[in-house]
Amino acid sequence: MSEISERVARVLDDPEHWPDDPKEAVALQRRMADRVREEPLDVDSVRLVAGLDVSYAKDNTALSAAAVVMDIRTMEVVESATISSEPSFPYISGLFGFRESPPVLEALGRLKVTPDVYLCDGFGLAHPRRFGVACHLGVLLDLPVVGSAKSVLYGKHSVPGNERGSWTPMVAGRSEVVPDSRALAERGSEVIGRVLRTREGVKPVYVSVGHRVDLEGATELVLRMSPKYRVPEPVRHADRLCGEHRKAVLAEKEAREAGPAGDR
DNA sequence: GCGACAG
DNA sequence: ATCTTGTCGC
Repeated sequence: MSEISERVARVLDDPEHWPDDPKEAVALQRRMADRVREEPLDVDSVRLVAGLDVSYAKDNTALSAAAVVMDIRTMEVVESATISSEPSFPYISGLFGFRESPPVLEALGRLKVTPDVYLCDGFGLAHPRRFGVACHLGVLLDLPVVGSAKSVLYGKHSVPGNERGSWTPMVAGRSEVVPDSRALAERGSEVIGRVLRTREGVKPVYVSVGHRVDLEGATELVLRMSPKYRVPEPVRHADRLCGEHRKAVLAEKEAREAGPAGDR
């Protein structure tokens, strides 16, 4: 059993981590948020990057999760893992980690290789309680995690320039687009993430620290892993994979229910 | 109280 | 997130 599998099993088996009441979940978030640490991330020393994502059925009765590991130098997929399960926590904006972490952890537990850093589809510190899903996974595993989201939940920001690589800071506060968030950041407002243009002329992504990375390194990693498309490649691959996996599982189930005795 | 609300 | 057809642009 790999190192990551052991950590995953330990975390999933501990009922303390999985409240079923949203009220409890918020209290747990506040406690866990104190354990988030920021560390320098040297992107040049990174080799394997894991992208994580979950796909849900419309009726909310099934889900699939995927972890895709890519080599940052060749941009080739090194390994991927998928699982299927059922949602164990409702979708509540702000409590995303409780819904998304269990399936993601299960997928991670199936990996043979050990990624250097993890990229997830959602926020880290750019969260009302500074505890988005990237922080959640990071703290549970005590591993480096970066959050990269496609829309905003919380924070003030201005619009970055149109060129790839251009970015503006996100600062704490109710979600709002402001004329100049750099000025706010310079006046000492809490910086919680960055709005990053990964592709010229295309809507930016929202990058934030999950755990054991810094914002500069997180930004560089997301930009490097998005050479062609808006969403970082490992997350794009994970997104496609878990979507396909969920449909395959559904097709299997329907075939089973249509003719369990075999129709021939 | 009201609106907003990652995936 | 999911469901879903066509359509606009490089």
